[in-house]
Amino acid sequence: MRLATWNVNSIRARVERTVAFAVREHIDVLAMQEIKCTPEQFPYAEFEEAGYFVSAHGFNQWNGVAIASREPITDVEHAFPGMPGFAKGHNGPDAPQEARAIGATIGGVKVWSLYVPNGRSLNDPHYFYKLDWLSALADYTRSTLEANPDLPMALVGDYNIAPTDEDNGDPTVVVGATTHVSPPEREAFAALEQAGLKDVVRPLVPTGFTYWDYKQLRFPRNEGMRIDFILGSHRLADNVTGAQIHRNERKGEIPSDHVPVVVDLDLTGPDDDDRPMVF
DNA sequence: ATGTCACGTACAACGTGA
Repeated sequence: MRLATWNVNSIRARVERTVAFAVREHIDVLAMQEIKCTPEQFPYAEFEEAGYFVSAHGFNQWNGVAIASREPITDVEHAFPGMPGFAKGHNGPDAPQEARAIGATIGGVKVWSLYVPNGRSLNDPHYFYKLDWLSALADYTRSTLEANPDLPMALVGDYNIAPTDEDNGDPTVVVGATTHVSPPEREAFAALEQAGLKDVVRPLVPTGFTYWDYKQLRFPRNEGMRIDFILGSHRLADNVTGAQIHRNERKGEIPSDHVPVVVDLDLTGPDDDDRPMVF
């Protein structure tokens, strides 16, 4: 299975380019973030003509997540258990949820497409929402993998965190001054690893950014950030055979500000026992 | 110079979010 994640920054603005990439790179499962539309507005036809099923989740022009897959998508969820919501100046389990997570089972793999809240600034309610959201995601991960330690599970998407100093090349993003690099955010990311997940791209692609701001010639200057990740349970991580960050997708006509991150999984190995694997 | 985008509202230019 070839699995990809991509913050597309509006699927309606970029459907042609998105599908072309998926076809050209033989992507089996594409997790998208920031589709910026409702399911009713999603351009399904272009995906279906290319042989993909799609499950989309969105409430309005903000956020929105989706999964496209060559194999059927089952057991779709529109939030992970305990996912907090957000409204102006108000976050927590009683606030309305946003469209930032879609989960499904595909070919025996539990896949989550995640769009972690941005945080906006270090004293903004959105920042505390971001930390709460990540804490709840770690709780979900821990309890899921305690109940089923051998579950092949991928939590992929735009985490809006640069885990190391080398993951930030944007001179306006500074520890102590902005989001994405603050110690609490980095601790929240590390907690996901402590809950049983591994960054399955980093060992194969140790350097490189996944996002460059549109402003101030960030891409030509290569002043980007590494904030899009594919995190996997041990069962997933043990079966990765390749990984790529498709930097060239930041070039050309109307690019997203993010590029696709891809992993190849061989889930038909000797320790696969009796689990049905489609790919 | 938040020197760029995308979307909604409303039909021009601004507000919102990133």
